[in-house]
Amino acid sequence: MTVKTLSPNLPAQAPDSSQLAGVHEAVLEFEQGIGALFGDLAELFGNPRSYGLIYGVLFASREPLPMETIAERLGVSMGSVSMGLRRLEEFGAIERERGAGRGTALFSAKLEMRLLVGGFLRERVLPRIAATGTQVETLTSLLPSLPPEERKVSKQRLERLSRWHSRAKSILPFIEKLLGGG
Amino acid sequence: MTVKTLSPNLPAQAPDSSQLAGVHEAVLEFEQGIGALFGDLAELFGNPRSYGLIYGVLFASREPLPMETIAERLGVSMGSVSMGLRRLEEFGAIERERGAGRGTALFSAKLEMRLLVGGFLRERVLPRIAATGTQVETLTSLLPSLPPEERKVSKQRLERLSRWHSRAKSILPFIEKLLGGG
DNA sequence: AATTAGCTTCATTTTGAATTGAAATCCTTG
DNA sequence: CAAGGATTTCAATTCAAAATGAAGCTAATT
Repeated sequence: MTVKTLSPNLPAQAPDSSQLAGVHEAVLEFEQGIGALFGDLAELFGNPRSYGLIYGVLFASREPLPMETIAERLGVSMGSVSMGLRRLEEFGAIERERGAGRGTALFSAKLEMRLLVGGFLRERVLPRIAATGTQVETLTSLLPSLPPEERKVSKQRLERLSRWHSRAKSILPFIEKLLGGG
Repeated sequence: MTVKTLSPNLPAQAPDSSQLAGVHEAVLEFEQGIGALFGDLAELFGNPRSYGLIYGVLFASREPLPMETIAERLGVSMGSVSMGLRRLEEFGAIERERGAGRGTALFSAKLEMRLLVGGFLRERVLPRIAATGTQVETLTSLLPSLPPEERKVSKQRLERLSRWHSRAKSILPFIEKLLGGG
């Protein structure tokens, strides 16, 4: 008994698994399994679970889906899905088709993991690594104001940090390549 | 005016930066900077920020520190620090000395990034990757119950996932080695 | 150019993860 | 081996991040 409200956003309870928009039940179960898998992965690396869920639904789907369907299947609001889709698009992990002669846009997952991993590295990790560089510099400028007995050790620690930072930066593209394959 | 309460846990407001336990101010600033850096990194990869902060304080410190000092410096409860230290110990990122003839244990950071990265991979990533394997299997067993027109595409998607999974698994030690260096 | 459906935005609300803190437990040493 | 301090535990609380949803905007369609 999917209650179709008149409000602009569906409040959407639990994704009523039995007969949602007339889709075979096992299909929904499969979809949800894939969703959970990507949801867990997203969470593991500090991304909102919902991004993973959305990508999962698209990854499982045989054809491109409109926003509304995604919201229905996951039982989340359109606002949420809109935000998630935008982020995933920025990551380069999904594609948006604004088909001419159709009001609604359709979304599909780019299936290559390389894109998903790459997007994460580019959008989240790289900026953070850059920030780390700045932080190390700031801390270095603090060294002279430290009491003499601290200075030597602190300098050593910063050097270690700095070395690791350079290394991490230079190795990222490599990691991307490694994890892209499969 | 550090108010020393009698309660078993210090409520500890903001870490009163000026004169905490008679330590030079710049030292605290340095320590906090390192703490922030590791805190941000922890957060980035889905770990509680406080773990990073704790590791940071130890990484910055010239000498091993007792739990109470860490709690004071960060302005967090002993309970928090206790939990954080335990997790970091499990990660293999810090060391606990139960010196004989001393009531309180002392903690120090293991400075090699390899250990921190390795701990994260071993304790958080590996279990998750294993779980992914199980999930893929479960989903595979679902294939026969899918309607015929879905079956082929779903199978392809699962195969892709499965290939990526194997690859990720076999590549982890390699990544650990790469990021360990610096 | 007006209408309307589709989508985005963002102030508010919700939710779940992190933190607290006091009780329970474990260690030390007198 | 008792007492007291150090540490851990975990139910209750706090708080930040995520989700909601209604208002506002944009882009189709007529």
